[in-house]
Amino acid sequence: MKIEPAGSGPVTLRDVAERAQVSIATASNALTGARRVGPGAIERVRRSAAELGYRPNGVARSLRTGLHQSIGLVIPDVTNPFWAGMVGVIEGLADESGFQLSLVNTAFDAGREAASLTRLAGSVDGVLLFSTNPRATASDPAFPHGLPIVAVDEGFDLPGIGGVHSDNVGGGRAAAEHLVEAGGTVFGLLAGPGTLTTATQRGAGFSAGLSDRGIDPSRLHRVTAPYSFEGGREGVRRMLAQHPEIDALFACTDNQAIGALFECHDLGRVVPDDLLICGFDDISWASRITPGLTTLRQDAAAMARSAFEQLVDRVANGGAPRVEVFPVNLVRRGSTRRVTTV
Amino acid sequence: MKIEPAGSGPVTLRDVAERAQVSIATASNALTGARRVGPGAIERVRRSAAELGYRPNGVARSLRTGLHQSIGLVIPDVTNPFWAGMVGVIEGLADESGFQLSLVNTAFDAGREAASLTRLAGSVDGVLLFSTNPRATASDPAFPHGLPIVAVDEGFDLPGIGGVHSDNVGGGRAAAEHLVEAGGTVFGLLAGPGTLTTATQRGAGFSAGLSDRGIDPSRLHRVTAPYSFEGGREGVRRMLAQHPEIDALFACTDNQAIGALFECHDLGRVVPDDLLICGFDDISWASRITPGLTTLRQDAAAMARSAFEQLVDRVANGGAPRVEVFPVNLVRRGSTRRVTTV
DNA sequence: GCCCGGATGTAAATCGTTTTATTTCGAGCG
DNA sequence: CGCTCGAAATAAAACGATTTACATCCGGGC
Repeated sequence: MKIEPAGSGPVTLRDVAERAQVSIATASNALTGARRVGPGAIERVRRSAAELGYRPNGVARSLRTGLHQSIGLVIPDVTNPFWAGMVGVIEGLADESGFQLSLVNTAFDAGREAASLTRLAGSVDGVLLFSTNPRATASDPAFPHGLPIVAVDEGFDLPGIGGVHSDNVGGGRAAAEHLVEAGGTVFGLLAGPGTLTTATQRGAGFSAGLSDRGIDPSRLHRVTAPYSFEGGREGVRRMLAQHPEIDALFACTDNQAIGALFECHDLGRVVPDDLLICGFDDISWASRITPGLTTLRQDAAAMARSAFEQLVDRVANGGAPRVEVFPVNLVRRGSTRRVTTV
Repeated sequence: MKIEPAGSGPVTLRDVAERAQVSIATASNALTGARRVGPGAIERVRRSAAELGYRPNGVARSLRTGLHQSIGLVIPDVTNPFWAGMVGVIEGLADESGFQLSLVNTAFDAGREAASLTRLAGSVDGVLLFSTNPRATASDPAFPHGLPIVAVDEGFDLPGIGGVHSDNVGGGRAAAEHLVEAGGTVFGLLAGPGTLTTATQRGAGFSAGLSDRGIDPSRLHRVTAPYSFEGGREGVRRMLAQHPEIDALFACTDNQAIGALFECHDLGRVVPDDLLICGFDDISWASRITPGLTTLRQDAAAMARSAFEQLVDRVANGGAPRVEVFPVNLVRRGSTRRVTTV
């Protein structure tokens, strides 16, 4: 086995073919298996390739085949722990199946989303889209219509776009039921921006759940706040200033819920005795803080896997877009567990 | 202005040239500016390109020029908030300068690092490497030597690899000085894995700082634990079991420090009265928890920017590798601020 | 009148693969 | 022996840009 002559640039298929004494076409077929090749030739080509340390040039292959073995990931903010977790899972899957990952961080700028997608369209086979305003993006004139897109959380219902999302309505309903059972009597809903389906659905589920339990709508107070820790802090402060009688809170996001919980601590309201708090997501900090945060766990790993697999199915097999819904599970922790000393 | 005929596939440079009544070469030169082109031609080409909605095919360009306008990001774990923050910054910079970002998550598997780098070598112009074992990676036979690499935190001292890192020794020393001044008498060092330069340097700086202040080495107890929340919990438990007299703790990472702080809460040791705690990083949770975590702030944004700029300088201008060091700043918060009622 | 040089323009080579069309060869069969 | 048929191999045409080398034109200096 000879070592490759180090000074002669990268090894091309031509070099391999030459050494194996076959044509370039035969070498290509032998390596990719696109067509039958004689057993002698196939063996010689394989050996030559190994000896020369041949690495196929992906760019050239892309140019010819039109495929990139690469998928795009468009995310408003990688810093968000829930999304970051999904990114991790997706990266693992991509690595396994030989796909590269192209990351785009849109910083919540909807204008950048469409532009990003068109840029990506030239270098990826499909895109996983985590959008906060998919409708605006999809109606942007720059929106690339040929590109397979699978949306997560938001925008899964757009034509031609498949997606995955949690059972947000069911989750909101479960939160309502749990808070009622845990002893809540006057309720606060820390909702997210009205443009987000996750926010409206979780909120809708929550109020529906309260109705089901016979709670009068006048006992539900709603405040809107960003999906962030600071949003939660600020939102709960506004809420309690207006309605100090609230004794049970549902936040659409763990980030908000944890912010609210910390704010309550600063305000001197003890959780869960004075106020029950239930979140949504089950990020890792939910179980770390004290009291632990009761929350609705989304199966982020399963969602990520499903989204990835749908995308691969669409780019590789021409599969059709579909929408997949995932159940959420109530995780009971200290923030809604009162030690009833009555 | 005619609209592009929607049914005829992507618009190529040939189409543009044809419509502008010039050769393909002229069209290329007019658009890229690689050579002077007559004012009439340049105008016609520009208009035709705009009218047809021409988007240059990046893959073809890559094949010809050997450049990719893309850089790789190799990270052990995107979930880590400190790294995630840097990823966000880098993404913004890449977007500004027209680079794409290829993300690889190695999941702390050093064996995957070298393989990832070789795979990336074919599709990116350079790599930003966040490694936990750069020496192993660099000595792997698969390590791609031609590829420009800029290392963050670890491995910046390897030949041919530039990098950025914080002043870890100085930070450790500052932690020591601060803990002494805050009233610490017996010290604990929650160190990271010995394979990490950040861990050894922060630890070395810390013990040097104690010596400088005349603290006898017998008053410093060291425990090794992973750089994680759970590592911090478990590490401080071991440490306090063996040396309950410790009243000041320096953790090499905010994640560890916060884990330690929470564990202390569970153990009934109140921070800061019974135990002072100082971390390193200043992740966002450090200022959210109560008491706030005193810590050494790394300027993650500046480091990210510098690393990115160095990489671009190397791929675009053939710049030489260099090492850049960033100062860290002590941020005083509740975890080391005793209300001295003496 | 002749030649030179700068400015534009263009045909064709090139990047490294895949894929299509064509060639070659030998076995099988009437 | 001639003919067909299939398998294996190959030459050459893509893919879509950049870049090289060459052609053309025109004004100006001698």
